[in-house]
Amino acid sequence: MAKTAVKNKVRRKDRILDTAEALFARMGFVGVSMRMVAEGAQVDLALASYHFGNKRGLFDAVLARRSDIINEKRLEALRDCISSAGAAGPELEAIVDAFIQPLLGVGLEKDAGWRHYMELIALVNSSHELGGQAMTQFFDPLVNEFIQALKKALPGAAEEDIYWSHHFFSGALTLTLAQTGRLDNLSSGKVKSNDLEAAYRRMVPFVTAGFKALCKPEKG
Amino acid sequence: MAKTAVKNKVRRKDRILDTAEALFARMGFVGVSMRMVAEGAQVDLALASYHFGNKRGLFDAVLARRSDIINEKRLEALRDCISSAGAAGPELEAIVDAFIQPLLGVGLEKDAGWRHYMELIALVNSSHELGGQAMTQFFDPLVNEFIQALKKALPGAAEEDIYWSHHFFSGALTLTLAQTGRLDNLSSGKVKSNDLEAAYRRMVPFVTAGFKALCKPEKG
DNA sequence: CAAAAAATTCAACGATCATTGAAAAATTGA
DNA sequence: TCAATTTTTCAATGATCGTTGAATTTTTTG
Repeated sequence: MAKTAVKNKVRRKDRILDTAEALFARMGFVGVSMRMVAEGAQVDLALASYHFGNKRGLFDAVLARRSDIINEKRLEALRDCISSAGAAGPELEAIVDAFIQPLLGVGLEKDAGWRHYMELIALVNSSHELGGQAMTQFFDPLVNEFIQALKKALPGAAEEDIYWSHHFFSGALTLTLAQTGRLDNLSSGKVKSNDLEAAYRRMVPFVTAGFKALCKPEKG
Repeated sequence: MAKTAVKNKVRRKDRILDTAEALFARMGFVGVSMRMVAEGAQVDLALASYHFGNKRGLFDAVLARRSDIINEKRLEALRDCISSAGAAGPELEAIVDAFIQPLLGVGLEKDAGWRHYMELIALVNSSHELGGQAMTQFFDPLVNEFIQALKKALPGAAEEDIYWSHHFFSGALTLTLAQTGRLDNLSSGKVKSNDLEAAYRRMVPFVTAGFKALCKPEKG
């Protein structure tokens, strides 16, 4: 019975991570207690501390669990669009697409885990205290790769304009990932903020046009 | 001594609001304790509960205090750009400008209060639990006015495209208001995320181009 | 000035929090 | 199977939480 035993071992740890992921995404770090996690995962209160050291360790473990996977997907998408482009480099639109398609893609999976993770990323990205370390650690390396690609696709543009454009892009993406449902209210139900397919289809042209309008070649 | 007495009375209440505003903006609703507020405002612990009922009442009071002021400014900016335009209505760019200029304008004041308030709005806007009620109550009426103006400036565009465009716009604006400093890290200090003037100058053309690219007249 | 009202302080309530050491159970390795 | 290791449970710790009723002070009102 070694196999099922191992299974059960892992199940508890993963159940804690799944529960914590969903709770942290909805209520933030301080809004979630270890007791909520334990109850949701149906394990003893002390078990999460045993496995992850403390509450912050649990939070970091939740972030880390999927960051490698999604970052690899996004990096692969970027490399694909670079390698399939000519010597002049990929088009701006292809870069923008590679940046968001993997993210919104995993959100369409049946498993709610990735959706919770996206909401969590959105929450962390617009947080002062959590965002500083976590985003830098888990996502900045990837973002820098994209910035490099953007610089090539926007020759002659001022560096500041590219960074600001990316910032606006990041904000639009973040609010979409958050899926707060406010868009539903505002549109009286005509638009569903959890329709990631619709969001993806529209964000690419919107952002691409924004980049092109702002990041024009400098005069000189 | 009635005058200074009244002054002191108001001072305590406002000191509580100022302190709570700064703390809530940085650490969120659950991240702030009544004791932190009391200590920061240098008042007794029980005083905030006396004035505002409970913690949630204090939070709502913080939100409400400046919402009327800023909403009036933004509405006035919208009406100005409408009245100064011809019969065809204002240009898209003027509407976008009216939407954000008052917000980023107050952020430039010497008093840090408005800056904290902006950060708080950003936090609330990307929060599930707080956002639902608070944003609807304090900001949705204004947003609907802008949506109406946008519809006129984008004749023939699909309603869904306008709502999604506004959503991306709102995300870009929100992350900028948050001033998390992540942009500073990413650009190695070349761009300052608290440079609201620079943000404003770039957000208008970026967002305007996004709207124009996405909200084209429907075929039919 | 005296009474009424509002503002402020004080002390304490029960509840919940994260963490931990030790005991117990389950799993692994030989 | 038996010892070693890991996992899980149990019980309790001290700290902090929001709220409140009563007492006290300050301000307003007549």
